[in-house]
Amino acid sequence: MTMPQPLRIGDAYNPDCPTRHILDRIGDKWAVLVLLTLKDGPARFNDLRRRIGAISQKMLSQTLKSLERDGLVSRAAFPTVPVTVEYRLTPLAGGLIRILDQVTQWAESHVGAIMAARRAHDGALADAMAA
Amino acid sequence: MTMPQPLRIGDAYNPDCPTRHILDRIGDKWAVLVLLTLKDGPARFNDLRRRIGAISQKMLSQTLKSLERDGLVSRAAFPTVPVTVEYRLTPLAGGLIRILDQVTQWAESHVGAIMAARRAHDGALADAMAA
DNA sequence: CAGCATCCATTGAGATACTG
DNA sequence: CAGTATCTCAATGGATGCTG
Repeated sequence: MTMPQPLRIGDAYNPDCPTRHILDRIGDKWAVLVLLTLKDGPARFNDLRRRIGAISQKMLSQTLKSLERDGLVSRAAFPTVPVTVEYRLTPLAGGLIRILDQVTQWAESHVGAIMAARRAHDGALADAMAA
Repeated sequence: MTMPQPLRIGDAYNPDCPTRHILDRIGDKWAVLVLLTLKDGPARFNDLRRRIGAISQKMLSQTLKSLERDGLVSRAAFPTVPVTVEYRLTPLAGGLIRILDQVTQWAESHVGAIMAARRAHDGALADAMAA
């Protein structure tokens, strides 16, 4: 019955497949955090840094650059002194943001269940150890 | 106007916040791949290994254990010789899977735009270098 | 302000070998 | 078959100091 079925899910398994790359992007903790922060509107570099808080300047810079490269964030520099730079989501990012929102929503409403599962699991493990 | 607003998005920024943990789970490349593979129905250890292909046995084992701990995957062992173990999604995982499906769907329909943005970006960069 | 360059510690993850 | 244990190397990512 169980035919081999080498690949499914587009070719998400194949590291060369572009779809997989999107997964990696979602998998990037900082990228997601930056996108969700920019959802509130355009923001400047140190502004983002402060709002995200835990991110290092190196990571923020790196993350913004890759997001810009992927066309999800746009960068605008104004020739003030000192220079002012503003980042904002592109229209392309819109659909992704909507999905990310669903993720956080799902997370918030199921964290309880997951933590409970975890406690149950760890408890069972402890019991097994004790026996 | 721009009031401080220390934290948003639940407390996703806070590493201690449980919501953040879900983000990390989604951020786990292997976890996502395993969940999506299990969507097709229950599967055994080496079965998963073959289907995912690129995953090492260590990572698969590790991933399955953490997914089980979080109550997203259940494990059933049958006392055959040699032992047979079957993994399957729990009901809790159902909603998450639906969102992951949306992610892959979005990915597949926007990969083109992203690759184009990237080419444009890299091209512009190359031009700047040449100038 | 908005970054880049460098150094360094921690972690991630593959390969390999072994067990019930 | 379904894992565990160990070793090792590469990549993450933080801290620091500097620049236009």
